[in-house]
Amino acid sequence: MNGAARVARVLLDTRLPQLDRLFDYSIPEGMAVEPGVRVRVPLRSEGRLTPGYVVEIAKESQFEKLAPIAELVSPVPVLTPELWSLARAIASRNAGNVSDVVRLAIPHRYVRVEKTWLGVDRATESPGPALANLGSLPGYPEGTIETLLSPGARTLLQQPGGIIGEGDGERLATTIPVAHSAAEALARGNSVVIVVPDWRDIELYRQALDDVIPMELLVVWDQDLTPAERYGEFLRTLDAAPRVVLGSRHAIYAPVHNLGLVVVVNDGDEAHAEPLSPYPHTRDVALMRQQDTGCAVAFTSLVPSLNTLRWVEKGFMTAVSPSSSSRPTVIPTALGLGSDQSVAPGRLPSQAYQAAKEGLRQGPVLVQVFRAGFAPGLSCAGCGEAARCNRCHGPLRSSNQRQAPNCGWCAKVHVPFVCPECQGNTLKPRGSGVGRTVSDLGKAFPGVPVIRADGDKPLLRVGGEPALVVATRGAEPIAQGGYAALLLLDGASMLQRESLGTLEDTLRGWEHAISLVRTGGKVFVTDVEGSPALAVASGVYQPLLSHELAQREALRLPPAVRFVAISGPPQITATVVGEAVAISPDVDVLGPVLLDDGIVRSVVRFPYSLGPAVQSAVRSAYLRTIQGPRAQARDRVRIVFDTPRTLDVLSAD
DNA sequence: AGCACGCCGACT
DNA sequence: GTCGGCGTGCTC
Repeated sequence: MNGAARVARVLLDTRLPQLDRLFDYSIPEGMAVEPGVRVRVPLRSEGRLTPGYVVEIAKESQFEKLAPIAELVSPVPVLTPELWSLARAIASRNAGNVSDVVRLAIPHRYVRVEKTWLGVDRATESPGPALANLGSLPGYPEGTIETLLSPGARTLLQQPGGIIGEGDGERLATTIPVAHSAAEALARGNSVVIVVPDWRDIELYRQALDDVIPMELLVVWDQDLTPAERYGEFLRTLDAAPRVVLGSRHAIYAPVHNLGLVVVVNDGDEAHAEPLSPYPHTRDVALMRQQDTGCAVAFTSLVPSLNTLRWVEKGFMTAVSPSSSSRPTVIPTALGLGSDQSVAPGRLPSQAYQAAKEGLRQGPVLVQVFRAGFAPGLSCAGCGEAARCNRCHGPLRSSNQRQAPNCGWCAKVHVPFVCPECQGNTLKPRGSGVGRTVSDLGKAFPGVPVIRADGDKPLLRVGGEPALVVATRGAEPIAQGGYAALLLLDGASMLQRESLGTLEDTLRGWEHAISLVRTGGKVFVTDVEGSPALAVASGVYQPLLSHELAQREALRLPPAVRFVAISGPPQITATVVGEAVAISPDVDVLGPVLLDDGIVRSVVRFPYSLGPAVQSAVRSAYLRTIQGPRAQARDRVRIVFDTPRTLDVLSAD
């Protein structure tokens, strides 16, 4: 017997919100338990065992009789103190369960993988070859690297476009500053976490990283890995030595040693929004990790997101741009005859058609098209503008032709409809039938091979030979030597989507395609006028985005304000919403709107300063709804914070 | 979620 | 008189 009995505080691995807190258990004699290890514990009934994680060891408990831990599942402390703290912060910000966050962060355990990892004697593992200390960030002003890597720094780093190097050494210019920053941080003994939107980026950034850091220090967290491989890579990041972790979304949780820098690439890409509860966004998780660790955080992109631009404008973040940039000539071509008129084969403006023909003599030509059949909605039959609510700026909808149009956010009925642009009264459904077909374009350029790349037929690279490459936005392959020309089609249709993300998505999509064009290549944007045309021609997006941000401020739309979408059965939804609204007159509600049979959605808006109050009110109201009498599983409400995409869902079917 | 504790109908 | 209905409440 050795004096004080030890008590383990255990986080249960369960989806039940009522159990999402710590439970005390006694530690059986001789069981080697430390914070972070996986255990199995009895819960109420002696028979069933529940998996969980020990998060701390205490001297005593306020409970009289403690059940003992039934089993030490694994001696590996996977739930590190930093991860535990991060999970709590995320759960609190999203009014969700800590255990749900832990489930996102820690992959499933594979005994064989773990045994192999435990078998490696890491004490004798070599620290890796000496690294070149680059000391500066090529292409950026002097001192940029110091700004970027200083502890606690928050940087918005604008990436250069274009293609660098030749043959096997060909790289996207966007990847270079990221790779160099990572190498520099690593040389200083720090770990780096780089989070990119998708597999395509993982491939491209991996190449750039391979050029400047030793392969054995690079860990790649790919969504495509098998679960066993994921666990192996997770364990590699647990090593007590610096690593560079490259991955999508979930890589933001990598429990690396001595984290110095987090890089979030293209934070505006929707792939950074976690689709699983509690729906955290990479952007927010990155800042929460900074809060815990004091690491530097950098957001990199060709076009800043409204969120990061807002931070820059508030002085919360420092913007850094390349000292010089070479951008291809971009020519917007407005048709002037009405959007469906065509003056050349394949419905292309003649100028663009000529440029494409010319480009095809020298190499591949990229055609970016808009994915057809997107967000349903209504637009004015007179002027084609997206139909919006004059109260909250939400999209109008109607479930059938005869039904009066109402707002998808606040449910206001618009009878009669009056278009704010042209005073027209007629609405038409929108979004169908846009987008040019591959065969259309093929006919316009007889004899030229047409290569198609989209979500169904993903393609990372194409050769340097002349070919017409037709790609949907986001699926553009890299062309060897860069594209000779680029046509950006359907710009007007993209900009007319009523979604909140429209402008950002469109600009980012354009600039990404432009970054794949070779030096001296030509770019044509069809059917776009006004300030978007000016912005894409000059490559200067900031005034346009600042203006958009100011509008969001005036309309009280994100990211100027925070919001939470609460959906579920009307009664329960109203209860939860009511708690939030009671906090302050600065909290207001849009809706409820009917989503589906018996399911409504309300959107609660609030200033950032009221975040903690709204979060805890929503959480406690939610907990009461599941505890209360006659609470059924299907009566659950769904709570999603700060995810504009949830507002695009106009109906649940 | 499970499972136990708890106050009202038909059974050997 | 007891066995058991599943309504409410707790789980270290």
